Amino acid sequence: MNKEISQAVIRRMPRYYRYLGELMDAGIERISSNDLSARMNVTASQIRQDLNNFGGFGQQGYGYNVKYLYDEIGKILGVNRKHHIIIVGAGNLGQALANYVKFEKFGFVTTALFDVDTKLKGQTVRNIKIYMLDELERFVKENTVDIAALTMPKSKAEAIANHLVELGVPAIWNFAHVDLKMENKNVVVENVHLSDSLMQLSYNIVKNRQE
Amino acid sequence: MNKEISQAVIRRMPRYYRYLGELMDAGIERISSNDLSARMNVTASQIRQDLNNFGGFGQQGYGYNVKYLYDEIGKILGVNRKHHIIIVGAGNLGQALANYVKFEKFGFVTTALFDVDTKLKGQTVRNIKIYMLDELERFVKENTVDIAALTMPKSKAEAIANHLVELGVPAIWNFAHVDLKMENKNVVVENVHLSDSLMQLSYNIVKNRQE
DNA sequence: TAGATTGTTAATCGATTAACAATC
DNA sequence: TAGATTGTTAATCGATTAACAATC
Repeated sequence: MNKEISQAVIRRMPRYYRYLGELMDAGIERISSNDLSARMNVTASQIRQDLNNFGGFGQQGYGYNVKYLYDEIGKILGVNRKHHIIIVGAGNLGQALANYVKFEKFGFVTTALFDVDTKLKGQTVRNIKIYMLDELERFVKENTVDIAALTMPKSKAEAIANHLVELGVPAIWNFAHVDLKMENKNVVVENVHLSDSLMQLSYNIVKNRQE
Repeated sequence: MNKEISQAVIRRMPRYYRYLGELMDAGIERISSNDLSARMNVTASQIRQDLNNFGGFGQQGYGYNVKYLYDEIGKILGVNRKHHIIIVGAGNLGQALANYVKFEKFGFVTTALFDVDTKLKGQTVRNIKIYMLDELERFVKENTVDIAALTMPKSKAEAIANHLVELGVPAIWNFAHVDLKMENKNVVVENVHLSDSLMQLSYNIVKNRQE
């Protein structure tokens, strides 16, 4: 009977997590919703409401213990677990993601890259091996794969996503410029549309100029 | 006396633009809000409301002319203009962005990369030159720079962003894992936090498993 | 104990959806 | 003209903010 938590709230959690991490690094032990709200530029009310979706992590008259809250949000976000990522598409973006060491701090470990380009066969990125696409099925069957990052051209994204889902991959991190409509409700999809982001920026630039 | 248009609406515009582009490619000339809503999985009401923030682009009894609407949204988003991008941080992600040819279709042209790594000095990515960071100021003064993409480590992002803004760069596309608080209201900032996106995905995976 | 600050309910605000008159 | 579909107003829904009693 879990009440459904809105994605608006979920989207803010990583940000809280980041600020709490910074507070921890700065040696700060406790913080009130009011102080945090000033730093983050959100209302204290929103912070308290957001957190109370998951439980009462604070204490009246005291505030929140930074380390404790950090750890709790970590659990909520699942960054206390290990997530195995494969990257399908070993072009520039795929390799950039594979090189992103910091993801590992949050439990996200890349275990393989895949591509169709035979020139890449057997190469490695940060000791992560690049496989040929025709080895994908075998790899997924023989290894745990929690997340598949799709960094190939959009023309191939749909087919590969469907294939991966059939093979049981539970989550898709999609960088291809298409909306993946997964009929399978058990699959989680997160889209990163860089050109959309750029267009939003562009809109705001143009608007700003007119003012 | 322009009524302010909410960012929720702006965020959806690139998606409309993409679907209309696909319709155009498929040779479809007209579309009703109802048909489009079925394809995009949003309500027809929302489509009509969103578009009417910017003008009446449709016609009763007919619907919307695909090509016309595509062009109009293009203008709204500013993709009919040329935007000069520089990329500060020529690591994997920076080079990946520089290699992203498709941005040019929307008018976003990368003109230079910058890095501190002297090994990169004079190298090029897709014929785009990599400069040393100490050449940044001169470059910005001598060339038009509409957008600066920040792909360096977060420890340096704040300082460089401030410097760029002082030099008159009107927009920051920030990939560093910090919130850039630009006191200057004339600067537009768009954040792309990949680890936040990954954490949101992770949350949904864990939630999904529990159901 | 007094002061501080949470957790939570109630009020407000904004965004989405429904409805329908206008009109092509 | 009749049918289709927009543009727009009104109704609903959900998210944010304010307020305050509970409590450390």
